[in-house]
Amino acid sequence: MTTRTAIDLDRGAQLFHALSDATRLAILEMLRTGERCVCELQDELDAAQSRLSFHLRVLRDAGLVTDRREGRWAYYSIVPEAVAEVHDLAVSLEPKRWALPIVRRGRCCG
Amino acid sequence: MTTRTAIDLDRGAQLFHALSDATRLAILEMLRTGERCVCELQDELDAAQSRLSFHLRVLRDAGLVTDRREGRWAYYSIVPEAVAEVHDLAVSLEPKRWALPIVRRGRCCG
DNA sequence: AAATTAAATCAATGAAAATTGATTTGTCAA
DNA sequence: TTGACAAATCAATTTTCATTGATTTAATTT
Repeated sequence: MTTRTAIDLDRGAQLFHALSDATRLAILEMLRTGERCVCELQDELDAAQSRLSFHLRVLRDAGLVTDRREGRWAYYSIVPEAVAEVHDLAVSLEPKRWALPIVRRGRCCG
Repeated sequence: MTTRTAIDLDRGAQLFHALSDATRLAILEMLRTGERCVCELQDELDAAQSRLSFHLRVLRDAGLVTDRREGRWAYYSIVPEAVAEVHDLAVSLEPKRWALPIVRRGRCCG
């Protein structure tokens, strides 16, 4: 083994990228209290339809939300497991306190 | 007040953006065990110098790392407070369980 | 069936981010 | 001092991402 809690870098990057946009964070914030239909998100966020659709897709591709179709409406909701993943990633970025600080002996380069 | 734990969307987006790249996550992973000099990161990550410098700047601009200059070397280390911020953001994305699921009455749109 | 509506997809454009190689700045060693 | 080195910055390019408006798909109503 290398380290006991190595990050899956690509998955981490994908999740964080999905979260790296204010509109998408606003969507998630709205979904915190339960599922919402796209048109509700549109109204409240005052975002063009295709624009919203685009951001929902990014979130869905990252696994952060799922959609449920009902008639001609689509309801989106948060996937708690994915949020837990983000949480775990945050934890796995915490410095290992026992390892700080590194004592340097001599030159580090060349 | 609007909601008690509204996210700062722009700050959130900035932090998550800084984390949305595999190279930057790899850098942070290396820094978990303590500060590292740029050349060490270069060696281990096998990344071009200016490229690494660019990514370090993104991380620094987001407040996730700081640097300490010593002679001609620069040592970077994680800023634990910023990681805590990420942690808090993750928590603030968790669905509010008491609010699930929303019961829909009638049409949601126009 | 025809008209409406919700939402996804597409194509085109614009804007931001990443990569590369070269140059610059500052520090140290000979 | 001159030469070498670490690291930042710059300029040019490529790549990726976001926005817009138009079109498409599918369900719903009349």
